[in-house]
Amino acid sequence: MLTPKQYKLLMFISKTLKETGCCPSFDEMKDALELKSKSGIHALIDALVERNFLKKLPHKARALEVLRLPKLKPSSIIAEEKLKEEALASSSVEIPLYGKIAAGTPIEAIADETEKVAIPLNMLHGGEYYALTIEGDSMVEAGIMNGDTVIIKRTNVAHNGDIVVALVDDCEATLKQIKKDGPEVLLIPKNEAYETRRLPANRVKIQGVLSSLIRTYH
Amino acid sequence: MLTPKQYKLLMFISKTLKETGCCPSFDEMKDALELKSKSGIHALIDALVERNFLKKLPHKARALEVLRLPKLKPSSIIAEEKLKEEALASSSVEIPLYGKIAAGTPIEAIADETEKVAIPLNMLHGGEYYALTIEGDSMVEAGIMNGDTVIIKRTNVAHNGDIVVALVDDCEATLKQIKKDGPEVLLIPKNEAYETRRLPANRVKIQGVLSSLIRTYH
DNA sequence: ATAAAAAAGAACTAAACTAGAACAAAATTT
DNA sequence: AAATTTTGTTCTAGTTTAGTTCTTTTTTAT
Repeated sequence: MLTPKQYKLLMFISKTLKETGCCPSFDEMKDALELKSKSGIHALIDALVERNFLKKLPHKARALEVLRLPKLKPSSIIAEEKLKEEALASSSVEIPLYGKIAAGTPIEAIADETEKVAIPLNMLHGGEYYALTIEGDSMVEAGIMNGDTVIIKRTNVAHNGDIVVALVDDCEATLKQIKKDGPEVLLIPKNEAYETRRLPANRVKIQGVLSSLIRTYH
Repeated sequence: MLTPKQYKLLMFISKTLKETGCCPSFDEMKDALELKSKSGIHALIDALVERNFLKKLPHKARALEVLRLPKLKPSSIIAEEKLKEEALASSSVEIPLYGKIAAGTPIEAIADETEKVAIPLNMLHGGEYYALTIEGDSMVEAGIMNGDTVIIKRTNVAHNGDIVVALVDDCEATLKQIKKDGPEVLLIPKNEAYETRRLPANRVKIQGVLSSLIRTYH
């Protein structure tokens, strides 16, 4: 009965009317169907009027009325909804993206939590997590590249050899491998061009350990 | 059916009638809609009368009657649908994990599809994807380490410089950077200890391009 | 490769909105 | 009943928003 586009438009108009009480404009419909020109909306509306799904008051703006909704959905819409349901079933969680690390700024200071990253649930194993974007190349030899997103498990204890988010003197946060050496700790970059730092333990606070890494190409 | 202004005015009239029992004057409506002239109210009321939402006694003061209101969905349902939409935006899908690469076996041969990996939906952008586990260190200088999981977008075309899954002589699959050189292709490892292979194009089939990378620590 | 359909873009027309003022009718006060 | 105030109506005019129509481009299917 209806083409997928006609169906989508009709449902959008119906939804808008029920949610806002007022009719969408051609531009709003254009955006909803992700078109770049509103001329196509015209043809769709004419088709829907012709098929008695819509009524429009001639020569009025925002004056559409939904007469009825189709009982049958176009099969492509059904397929799309199936996919969405499946996606919903295998759920992921959102964790805050706190910003860039190795930029010399403490993480808490930039923790505005506006940005989020979706992580599959099975990558997390109890505890609190957050994400950081890597800036710089001080860990390239550990396969951690500029621009990578790292998932950090919040903790203030770390084992020897862990890669951790370390806050030095409460002002500078970096991602480094950590080793304890008596009253001191070593912060070890994984890049020959950088030098290991040796600091008294009381100047270094652990803010979390590296849990996983996500990289996107292109 | 209604424009936003018409809707706003109708709701104001309806609310005032319910709360005070008497109809607002044109000036009160003007103030409610933050207008500086009441002539606009006139046009709005005419439009609402024309659409059968209002009845009015002409030339009588404060003599409007609400005939009907646009039927809205309960806001609780709208809220629920919003939540689902948000969940969907951040949800993940499962893609098949085909096995290890750089093991000298064609990928299709081990494509039993039993294992799956969950990937956030927003890491995928149309097309078919599968996952591989990296074996070996031939790409360490590109930050691709032994044991990493790579997400591959299935395609048989690649651009110069892409990191691709290349099947050589239909029997050996590897992950390498590709460069085209006339009738030949170069398969470039990212590790000084390995050598670039130069092969006639007809011996190399592209099985996909690297789309993202996931690493889990511990 | 070709034809048909869909989408984009631009130009145009019409409707919706805003404002101000002048005025007329109704309601209220005196 | 007359005066006063409140309220509604009607203009004009300009701005913004929305709808229509047409041509060109792109996509899709054959």
